[in-house]
Amino acid sequence: MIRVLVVDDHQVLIDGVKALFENDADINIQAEALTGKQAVEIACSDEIDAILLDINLPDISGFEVCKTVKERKPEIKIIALTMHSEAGYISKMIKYKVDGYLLKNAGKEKMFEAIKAVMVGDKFFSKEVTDSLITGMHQPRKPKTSDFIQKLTKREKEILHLIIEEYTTDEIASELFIASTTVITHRKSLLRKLSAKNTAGLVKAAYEFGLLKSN
Amino acid sequence: MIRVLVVDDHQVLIDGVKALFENDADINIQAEALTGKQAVEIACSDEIDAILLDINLPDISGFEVCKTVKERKPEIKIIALTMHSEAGYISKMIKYKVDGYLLKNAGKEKMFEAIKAVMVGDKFFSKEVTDSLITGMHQPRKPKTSDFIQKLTKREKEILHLIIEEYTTDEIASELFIASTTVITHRKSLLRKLSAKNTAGLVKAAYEFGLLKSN
DNA sequence: TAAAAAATCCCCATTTAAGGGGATAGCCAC
DNA sequence: GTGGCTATCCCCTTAAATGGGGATTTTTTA
Repeated sequence: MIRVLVVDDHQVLIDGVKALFENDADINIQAEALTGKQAVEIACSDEIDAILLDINLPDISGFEVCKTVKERKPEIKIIALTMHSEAGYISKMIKYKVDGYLLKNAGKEKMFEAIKAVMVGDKFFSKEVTDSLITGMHQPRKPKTSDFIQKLTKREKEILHLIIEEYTTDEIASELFIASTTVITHRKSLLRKLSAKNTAGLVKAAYEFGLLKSN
Repeated sequence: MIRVLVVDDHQVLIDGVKALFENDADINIQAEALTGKQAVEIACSDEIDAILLDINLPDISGFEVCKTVKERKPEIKIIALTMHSEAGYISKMIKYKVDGYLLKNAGKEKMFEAIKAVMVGDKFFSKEVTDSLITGMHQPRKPKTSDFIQKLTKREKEILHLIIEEYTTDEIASELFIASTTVITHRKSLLRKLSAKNTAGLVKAAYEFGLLKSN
């Protein structure tokens, strides 16, 4: 019996998935979570084999959930649930070692296939998603502002702007009349929230997520 | 007499243009607008022959203004005013049937030339803009020092791409099967050529100079 | 072919960034 | 009035990047 955690901010989707596997012999929807933090908590404490994970969550991003869970419990398999419009994020998810991708409108068979595949260590990427990735690469990214940017606090945006202007941590501290340790803390938050690994990732995220237009 | 509408969110630029053509025999700055909506309104109601149009407007973008005006009054000629960093948008503007393209620091003669050209149905794209488009980069952001244009080598572009993808120096070295010291050398060249102070500046330059499209 | 440019490698040293913690005070909402 | 978030500050340690040199080989090009 494969014990699955379903994570999505819409209860209706969770209920739908639960209904699909209600009397399934192999797959049991053991737990559910509406937020990223809840998801991490459940994944780390409960006995979970796999996660069906939405990318857009109200608190922390699916990227971060994926990263955290894989760090603490690498044996847990993670399948991302995405919509077409998010297909551009796929490459990012791969970096965080997600095991599979599904479109949200995938049927039971598709989900079953995906879960079985990742449980034996395979990767599963639905054709629809990879198609979106390939075609999405040719057309310019839509300048719609991502949720990730909007989740940044005022101070964090301020600091991100200064980072882009090539200010070092110490220079930012002087500019804002705060301690450099505080700036370091904010930088850590930015890296976490934007799922970036370093300064280059922060600047990249700022451009691609449209920070420079909205603010 | 050619009746011109000047659109820019900075009053100072509008005033500058007005001053340039104050007593001109052929060109009359008939109207001005600080926002996109205002611009569309004036263009459609007043007697206007040509528009000098900024791309970055507070409400709707210059692209939208261009599109709307051309739909309603195709006989009005539109010349886009842009800064270097926006030169990559030229192809987009062409799609919206803009008639000309000028840098914001263009002088009176250049503007005069452009207006005259578009009024007889010609297109006018200032050399500086098309140069930026063709070579993909160029133009130091701080034109104070030498205006010697140094373009990046293939290897440098390659490494810059990997930096943007959040690779560290060591990871780049592994990826390209070269020593990390070599990557460091290339990074130094990139910092020098792009007048950047750090990694953030490299990523910023890549986005603003359009390096991501050429390669 | 000779000069220039590109690509490769290394040394030194210093500065900056990142990752792991933890802590306190204020503010707002439930 | 507790819980969550923001913003502030600190510790320690390691990783990564920068700045200054110098050097060789290959490739391009004038």
